[in-house]
Amino acid sequence: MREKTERIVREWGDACDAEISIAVLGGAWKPSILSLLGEHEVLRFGELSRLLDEPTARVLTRQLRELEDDGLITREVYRQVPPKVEYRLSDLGLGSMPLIDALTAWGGQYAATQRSALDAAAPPASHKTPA
Amino acid sequence: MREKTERIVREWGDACDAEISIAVLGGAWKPSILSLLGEHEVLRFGELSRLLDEPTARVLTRQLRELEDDGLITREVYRQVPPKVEYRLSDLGLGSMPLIDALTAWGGQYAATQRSALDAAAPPASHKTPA
DNA sequence: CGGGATCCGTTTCGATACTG
DNA sequence: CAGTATCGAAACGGATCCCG
Repeated sequence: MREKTERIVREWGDACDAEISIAVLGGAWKPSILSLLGEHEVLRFGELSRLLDEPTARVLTRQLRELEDDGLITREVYRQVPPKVEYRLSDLGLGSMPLIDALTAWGGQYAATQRSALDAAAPPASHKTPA
Repeated sequence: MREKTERIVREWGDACDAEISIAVLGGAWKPSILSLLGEHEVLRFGELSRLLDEPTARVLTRQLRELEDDGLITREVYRQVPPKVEYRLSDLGLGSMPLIDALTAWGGQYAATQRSALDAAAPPASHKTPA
């Protein structure tokens, strides 16, 4: 597993298990990567890149490596020209789907309530709002 | 709400709602703060500091402000000497409890499996392990 | 007691250019 | 196609000192 994750798993008390989840799932694009692999079963590097908002290869590669090091996804390399690499969820990754879904659901609700608050403060030219 | 959160809520597509949750809940100590407020109902600054592992006041203050700005907790100041400040969960914060619990549960499970893996690699002087 | 101000090291993200 | 190497900018957590 990642050095960072190992440190956390070793040193932290049980009081903050939630922060372990965030340490593992909380990188840029990571929840989206896991969701996409949950939907599509298997995706190649380029497919993932296109389905996300085309992050730089450097960034996407690192997130994928971290997820692999933490045991959530598997990486299969086909030694051929042109190269081909397939990513899938591992069992651990599959087990994270309910949590990912919960994060998605709460985040969506939260965003909805907050957008209402924002719109109330600065109405977006909708019905009944004074011009 | 926090500028960062507002940016995310405004700009991000619905594809990555999970990352909204992580943006809101993912700071240092934040899940622990929310858990503690869930258990204790109301806590003062110093009580929180002691229940956590005594983070620096600077850090704790900022996490609390961010949670307040994002609408998850409330802050009540008693203008007296010595000062007294009480923190509680808001309705939004209460609504995050199931998610916090889910994060805690998954993180705990994950840590357990990973610790097993670590122990298998480097056994900690337990039964049957060669000296 | 509950912070604010200042400073600093690390981590992290992202852009650009290059490669087997 | 699926990366790697190098660089820069910013965010973040933390230590230290000071204050009403």
